[in-house]
Amino acid sequence: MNLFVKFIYQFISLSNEDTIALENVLSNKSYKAGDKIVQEGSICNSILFTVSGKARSYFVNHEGQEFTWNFHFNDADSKFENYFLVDYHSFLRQTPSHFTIEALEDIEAITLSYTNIQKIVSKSINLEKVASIMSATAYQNVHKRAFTLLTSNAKERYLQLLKDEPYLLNKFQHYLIASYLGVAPQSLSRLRKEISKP
Amino acid sequence: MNLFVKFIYQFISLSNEDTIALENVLSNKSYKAGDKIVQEGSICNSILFTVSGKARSYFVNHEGQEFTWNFHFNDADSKFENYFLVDYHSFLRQTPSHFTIEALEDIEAITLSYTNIQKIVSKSINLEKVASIMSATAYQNVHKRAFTLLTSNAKERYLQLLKDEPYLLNKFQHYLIASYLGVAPQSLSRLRKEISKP
DNA sequence: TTCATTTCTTCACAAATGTGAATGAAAGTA
DNA sequence: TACTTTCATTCACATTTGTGAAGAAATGAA
Repeated sequence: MNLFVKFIYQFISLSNEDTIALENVLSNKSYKAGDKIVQEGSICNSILFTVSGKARSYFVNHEGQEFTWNFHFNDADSKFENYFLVDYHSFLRQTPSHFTIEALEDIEAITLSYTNIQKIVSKSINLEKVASIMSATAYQNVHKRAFTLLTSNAKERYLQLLKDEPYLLNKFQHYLIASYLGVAPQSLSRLRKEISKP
Repeated sequence: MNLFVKFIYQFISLSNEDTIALENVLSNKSYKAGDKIVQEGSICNSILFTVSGKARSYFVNHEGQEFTWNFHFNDADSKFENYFLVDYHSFLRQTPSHFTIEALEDIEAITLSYTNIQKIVSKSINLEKVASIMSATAYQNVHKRAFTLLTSNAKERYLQLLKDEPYLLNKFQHYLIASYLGVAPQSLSRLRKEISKP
């Protein structure tokens, strides 16, 4: 079973027929480094499963400054949810996306469109149920982020990153990590120095 | 039509029969100042509509420090979503609540339980659909909060509060507003002084 | 009212974080 | 290889924010 199907199985128990139908509507898609995979403000109409390459989602404040929302890649380190290039909320409710997803390297992906997922889900397991469960995941993530930002300072956030997802430091440029933590790149450098030699 | 029914109508178009059925399962509930209406970690099994009184939701970090998540009250100033004493996410998915809701004054409320809402919704408009739409609202709110915390400093956050919900300053103690903005009470005082005389 | 309690403000100082410039390291390109 | 570009680090200094203490103001109780 491929990982995309496994992902879908989290939310829906598909019959054999539906599984075959699902596999038939999956298709490949590739992007070049720098491509915008999802555009903030436009509707995210497919789920993309990363096969190779790295991406990041980010949003832009009123001054044009970019803030990294998340990193996306597929290897031994990555968390399940990070495989996916999608704004769940935009996809599920077909509303404008809250952020942009940009390819940092060339990307190979498998794609499933919103219209196709509608064809897959059966009457007994409707799309609303899937949407509800996926929304919950998205909510948990964004809540955790808001909680961390409200309750901890830059050093604590960096220590939490060291504990929960240290591999990010080897995979992504530090100025992107800094914008993920919500600090200036120089401040991240200072924190790293301070923590490495106590 | 009472405001609670109006609230439900945002999500479901109920038949006359269903509306009557809904009104029949609503009941009154009151709390004393200091009461915990929703407990972090426990499942939120009813929606409470505030008739009178003030409350706040908050969570606690590892050091026992409290951070205000939101304010809840019902008057001309309050936003629709602030009437409700509920962790939507916990309620809809019947999972542990992310925060505590505490009565700041004596509270009069109307309550609708999770089991009763299940009885109301018809087959054509199932609970998953309601859940999905309510989840979206909750997601928007928490996303906005995370965005603001990541992209702006204390002063900008206070200015945004002055713009979007200045009435909070008259209704709630400033040390609570401070914990809502994620700053020390003294820092909020300093910001207020600085901004009032430019 | 008076007294006690809580909250808000102010201050001085400390700690954290941002900023611009300079340097060096690393990576990419010809 | 040499050259260029990008990025990470370091530094000095500015700005922001936190902290503890003190007093002022507001609130509540007797």
